[in-house]
Amino acid sequence: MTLSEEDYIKSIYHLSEFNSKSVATNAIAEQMKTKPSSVTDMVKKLSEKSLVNYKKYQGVSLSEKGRLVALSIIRKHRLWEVFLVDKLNFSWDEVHVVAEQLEHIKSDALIDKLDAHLGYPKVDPHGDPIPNKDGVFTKSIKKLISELPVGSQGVCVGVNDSSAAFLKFLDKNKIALGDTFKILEREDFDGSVTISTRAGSINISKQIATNLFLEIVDEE
Amino acid sequence: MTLSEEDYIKSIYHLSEFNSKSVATNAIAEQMKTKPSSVTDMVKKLSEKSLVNYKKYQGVSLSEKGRLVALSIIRKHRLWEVFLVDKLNFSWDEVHVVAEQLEHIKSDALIDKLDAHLGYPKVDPHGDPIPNKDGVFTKSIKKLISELPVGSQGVCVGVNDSSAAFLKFLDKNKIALGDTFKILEREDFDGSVTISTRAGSINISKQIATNLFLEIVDEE
DNA sequence: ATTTAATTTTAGACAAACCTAAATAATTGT
DNA sequence: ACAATTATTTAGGTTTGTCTAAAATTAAAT
Repeated sequence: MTLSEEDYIKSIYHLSEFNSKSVATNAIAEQMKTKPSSVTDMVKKLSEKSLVNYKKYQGVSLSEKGRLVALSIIRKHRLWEVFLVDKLNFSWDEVHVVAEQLEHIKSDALIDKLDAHLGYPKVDPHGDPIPNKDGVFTKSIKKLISELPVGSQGVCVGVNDSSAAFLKFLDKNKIALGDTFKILEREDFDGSVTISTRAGSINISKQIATNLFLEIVDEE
Repeated sequence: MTLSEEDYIKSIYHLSEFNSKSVATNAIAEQMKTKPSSVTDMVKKLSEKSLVNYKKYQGVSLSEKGRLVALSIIRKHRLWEVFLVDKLNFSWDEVHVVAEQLEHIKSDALIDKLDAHLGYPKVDPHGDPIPNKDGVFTKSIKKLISELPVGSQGVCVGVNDSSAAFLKFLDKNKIALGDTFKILEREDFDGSVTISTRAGSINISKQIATNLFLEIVDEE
């Protein structure tokens, strides 16, 4: 598999992750930062290798074979992210670009040993699940605070907005990755939320609540 | 820098490592497993980027700029090898192919942090020195047992012949990477050598002696 | 239901890195 | 010294992944 082929497969996977239907040529082109005509070319190639299902003008979807390829790349990506954060002390918001390169390294032995070295982690630093060798993984149970009911409890695993300003805000309020929060109350009036943290309970605006992900502990 | 360009630079470096003169087109072609005509093409390209000095029919040599590129790739290669052996428990003879891929990952922060994580190693698992960020490194002090005088002492850091048969022989004789040996005696008659090991002293044939590298401890 | 707009595909080109075959330069042997 | 051999380069072609511009198809709108 070519580097480029792998990137397309991954892109198609992510685009069809939630709306499981077929993916549009234009959508792939936008994500891959190429032109639709290039996408058509590549999709034909992937179709010949039966990695995707494709009919002219009808969009694309991954075949089972393609899905497994995607999951193996995602597995590698997320394991490397754990490595970068846990072992090399990268911060969780720096690792993506480097992992995009590392995910293409081809060596089964390497990934097995890396997995063992990291203690067989089940989620990456952003709270996304790591598929096992066979592509099996538990669905993401990562949700925005704004979408969770009062009483929910979980571990903070990521942000939507990774601007320096927002990260500074979190720091000031003693909110860090890995902290456990409980949602105590939601104000109907403005959507602000009171959460309990290590340092006590604080109130966060709706805007903040739509940018903080919790990994829920007691689901599934 | 392209992956392919990096491979050529590395190849030229290694070919001119000892006989510091200019390198022949054919030699590069052989090492890179391509045709001489392809080498000519690439060498022209590298010359335009002033990474090599090149005049038609006169062979190639690395420019200072090219030499630094080569050393940075070699630095990455060797650091990854240390990682694979020390942290992931690969055996020293398995790591080269994987490191050939990892050496092309582009991230200065990654290499800095990896270096720190490994405790700033000075040699790789084969006893080859690891250049620092600026391309500075101490010359290899790795020598074959057959080339060392009686009385020399050093750490076993590698083999020439990595066939299963040879490795099995070493195992049977309790010789392992990292062991310290002293050369006690050399037989003029057949070139066989008596060395002291943890398990006592043993006699090894000339053939064995020309396949075992020691890193000498008290030089430089 | 037709026209308009948006999407997708085809056709033809280009750069990178490779190839083969032929031409040119350098080296070697006598 | 010069013929033969070997090394190197040029010329022209291929594949991969991209592009632009034009044609074909589907979707939207009146």
